[in-house]
Amino acid sequence: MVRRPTVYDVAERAGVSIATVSFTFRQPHRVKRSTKENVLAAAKELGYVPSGNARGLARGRTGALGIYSFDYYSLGPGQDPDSAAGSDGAKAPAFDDSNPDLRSFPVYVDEVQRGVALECRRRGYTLIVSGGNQAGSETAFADIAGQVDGLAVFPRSVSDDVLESISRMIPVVEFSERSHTDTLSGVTCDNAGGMRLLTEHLISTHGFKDLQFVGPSRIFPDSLARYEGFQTQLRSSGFAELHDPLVAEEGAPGWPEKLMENLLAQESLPEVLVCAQDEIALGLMGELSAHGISVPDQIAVTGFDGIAAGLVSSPQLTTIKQPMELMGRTAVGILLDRFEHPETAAQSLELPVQLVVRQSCGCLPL
Amino acid sequence: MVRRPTVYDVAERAGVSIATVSFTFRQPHRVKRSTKENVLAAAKELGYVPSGNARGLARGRTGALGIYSFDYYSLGPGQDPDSAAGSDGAKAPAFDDSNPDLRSFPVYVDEVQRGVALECRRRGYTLIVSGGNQAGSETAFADIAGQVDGLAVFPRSVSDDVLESISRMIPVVEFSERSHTDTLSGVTCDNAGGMRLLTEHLISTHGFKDLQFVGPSRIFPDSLARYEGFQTQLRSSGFAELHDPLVAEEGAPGWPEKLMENLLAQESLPEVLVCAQDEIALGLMGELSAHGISVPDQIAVTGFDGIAAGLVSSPQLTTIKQPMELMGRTAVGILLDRFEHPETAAQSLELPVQLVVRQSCGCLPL
DNA sequence: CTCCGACATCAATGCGCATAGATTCTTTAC
DNA sequence: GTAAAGAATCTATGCGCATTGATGTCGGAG
Repeated sequence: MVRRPTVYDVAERAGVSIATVSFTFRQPHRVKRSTKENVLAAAKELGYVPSGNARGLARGRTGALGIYSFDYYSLGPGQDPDSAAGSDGAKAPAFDDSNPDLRSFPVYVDEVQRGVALECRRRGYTLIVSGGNQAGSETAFADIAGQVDGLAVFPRSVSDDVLESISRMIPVVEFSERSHTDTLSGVTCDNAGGMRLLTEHLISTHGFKDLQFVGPSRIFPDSLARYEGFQTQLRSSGFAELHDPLVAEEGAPGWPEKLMENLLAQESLPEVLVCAQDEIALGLMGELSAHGISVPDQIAVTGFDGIAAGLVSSPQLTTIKQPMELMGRTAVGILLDRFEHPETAAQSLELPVQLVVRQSCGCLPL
Repeated sequence: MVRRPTVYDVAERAGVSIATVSFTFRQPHRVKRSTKENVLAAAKELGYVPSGNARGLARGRTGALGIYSFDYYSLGPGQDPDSAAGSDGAKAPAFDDSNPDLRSFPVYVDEVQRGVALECRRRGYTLIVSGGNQAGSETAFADIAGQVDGLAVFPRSVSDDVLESISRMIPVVEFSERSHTDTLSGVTCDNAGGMRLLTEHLISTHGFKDLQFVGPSRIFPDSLARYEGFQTQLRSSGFAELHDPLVAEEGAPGWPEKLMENLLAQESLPEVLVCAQDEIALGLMGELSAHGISVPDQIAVTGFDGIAAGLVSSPQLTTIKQPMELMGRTAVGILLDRFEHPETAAQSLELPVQLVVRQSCGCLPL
């Protein structure tokens, strides 16, 4: 491991000034061909790679975008973090995945991030990925904010005032939120409309009359909009009274069991459980199955998001699919627009969703 | 969008020197409590976030690791890149995913990257994600190499000499390769052993006598090792002659069709197709199904990697599962070890694999 | 009352690069 | 052959921060 060569080293070796070296890389047309070749050769021999930090500092921009999420896949409390790398597996000869762990599938955050990554690459930006964890959350956020030309964040991963503050300095787009301020951009999908569409399907195609909503305990704006869409459709379909929504303490250990208890504690089962998120629906279906309640024969279940795991579940999950990759790409577009035109106002976009009809509502055969 | 405040702004507002501001953040114990509070207040009011570039430059390290991959999910040739963000979807009322696009599932690269991301976060490093594409591949690599304290790369995403050169400056670990040099580290899995295990299963459990290997056209070291494992097991099971391997031009448009042609052009079908990668196996199963050839009844198929899509296929794919997340975490461990102890030699680790028995070999009922 | 050490703060410098402006070398036009 | 225009290169500077070594301040020991 030798010291990284700098422009000075290259300049010396090529017998030119550092400005010429820099020009060779940044403004090649300004350098005579022979000189250029000279410099490039010297650079190659030395293994020169420009320091991104120095470049960013000098140019006043980093050439990177950031994505920051909450710690949605944090290690469980019981885990020893130090054992994470290295000491894991004795060679197990066989492996049973008849009940696949959903965590091995990408969730909402992953799929959006993928879109961000693709678009960054296409536009020649690098992507910096970070996220909060219990420990150094503030620090981590400051770190990434200080390293990027624009930042995409997932909801509730950063406190509102910090976010508002940062968004005055660099373009920031938040997913799944309406933009709070005129400096903070947003990318959402049509939560209310999607849920109306789904609810309408359940009512008119399946003839359900007894629908119950299941929402998360942490009220995210998107969940709220979905609940509103649900209610709106019920009303416009002429339903008068409706179940109180069930609340899933998603994230808390054992939440599916607890949710199931609450469901069974009701005097009767609804015909269909309309879940605000795929993950809730999948967790619930696991419990229903464990209690011998057949989906969709005895009760139908639907989700919202369209994560890949919904294809693997049994039965496959009927859901509303968000255009997650597109949301990520769109976010990048907004960030770079604003970075290049700082005078423009923040913008919020809402993207369309799709109804995906599968087995868990009773449409497709198992 | 206002100018980002700097230490100078904070210092002025707090009535101290920039050194004190810096100390407040980096060495808080050296600053009197009252001063510290003063500075922190000023920083908060201004929305100060330290510049990562300046910090990195001053300290000689970036606090970031990088991951660089080939462009495994590049846009197809026919796509208009400019249409990617924004102008996509008319709101389709329904959506049929009875034949899910495998690209919506994470592939090998994604799952390894996820491990890298997790471990980076756990260790307080940010992660920079980049990858080559046809256009500015060299540039992209130089960009990321200049921004990180250590770099993980996927095989064949960077030319060997560039890699060798960079690995003399910063720690570099390559996945799925044996380490070429004493400066380049590697993380692989037990490709040969895994394939032997699988082959042995096919022979002794299923009694297959007519096995054919299907490999990729681009000979990666891991594919080679798998083929060797396959051959080794056949020999040690007393098989004399064996099929020539089939070659899948994976990546090229229409490769599954072409592969299928080549398969059918043989005088007889083997009993089982042992594929070097899950993706080949899945593509092949699609073609087999299209030709009305039933898997596993008429022909068995197996894969290698253990990507999530193999759970969704019909039939579900029997395969060897690499510990992808662990490989990513391990890579981070190696990089940071070397970053902290530059005098130590590069190291290569081989991680164990698991046999995952599902439907496509005929073990589980459909 | 003086001196010394501990503590708090500051001034000055360099990290590696991009770039404006100055300088030198080449080419073109007359 | 010469001057002006242009091309090529260089010198000098600043980006924002961390850090070293210097300076200043204060309290206690002598």
